[in-house]
Amino acid sequence: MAKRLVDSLREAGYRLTAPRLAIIKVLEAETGHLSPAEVLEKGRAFYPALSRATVYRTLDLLTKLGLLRPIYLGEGNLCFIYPREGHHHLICSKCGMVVDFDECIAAPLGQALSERFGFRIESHLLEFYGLCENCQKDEQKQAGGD
Amino acid sequence: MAKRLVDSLREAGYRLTAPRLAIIKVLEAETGHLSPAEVLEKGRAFYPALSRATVYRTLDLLTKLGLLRPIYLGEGNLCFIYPREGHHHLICSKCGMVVDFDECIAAPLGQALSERFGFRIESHLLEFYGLCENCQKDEQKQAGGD
DNA sequence: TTATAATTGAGACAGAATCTCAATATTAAA
DNA sequence: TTTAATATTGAGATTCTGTCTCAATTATAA
Repeated sequence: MAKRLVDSLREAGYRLTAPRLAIIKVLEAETGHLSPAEVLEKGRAFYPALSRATVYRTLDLLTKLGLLRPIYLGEGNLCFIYPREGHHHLICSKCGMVVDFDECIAAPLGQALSERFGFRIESHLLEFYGLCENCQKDEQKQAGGD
Repeated sequence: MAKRLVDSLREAGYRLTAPRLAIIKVLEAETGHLSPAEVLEKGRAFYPALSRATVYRTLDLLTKLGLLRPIYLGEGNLCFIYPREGHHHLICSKCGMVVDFDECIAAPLGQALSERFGFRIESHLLEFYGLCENCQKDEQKQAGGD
């Protein structure tokens, strides 16, 4: 299971290099969301000469292989996640707070779509947008006082 | 229905300006996904002096009001969509092709999450990632010939 | 019509992402 | 184990994205 990224890279015919391994270690150690800048910074703990270009190239490559998922969590933050079982989000569209949750009910729909469009579906993402408890309260205060 | 964005802006106490109207026209005319750069370019057809800063400000504002949804479709493209009923995606992680579809089965789950986390859910996003038909074929060719 | 305050555009700025190319390292085959 | 072919890399230049400031403009309510 910790081998998934490495194995998939090799199976797809790509070389296994020290910079790529460093990036993969970072991705597998992190359970949440990582921006390219974070991957670069943490990756340098494993391979100090790691360059920004390589981080972007590797993130793109893993995404194209379906091993990583780009995701935009608002507030100018592009992140990548290494998808495990049902990793999904509840996002406050006002303050940007993110809550993770696990349940997912999308698998049967995925099956149907797969047949209709000829896609081979590898993963999915489910996100709910709304207002968190705090921002709802703020809203009420504003409505009353202002 | 074409009035939704304009009305919501006014109801929330924001002014209705020519630059904002131009941006809203662009959003409502487009059924797909728009990057800020595209909004700027197309918006200038309606209001030539439109500035980049205003595009970002307005996109942020509409997002904070829950009227727009930021979404990242891979390949470095942050986009915004004006959510209609169940506007969801099937994304090819290799070539980036996007297929839209409508069915959605997330509403009951949203209800449950709403109660558990105290969120007021306003919209949601469901995306499936995988390989489109063409990229699956390419993959087979490569496996065979190379 | 006017006063007020929200909103704007321009351009400076910071940071993110991309590109190029010579140098390096992985891999498969000898 | 050595070698040759070539995928991959880092550095830095470059371009693009998104943010910020501030004086000028404009929508709005009175």
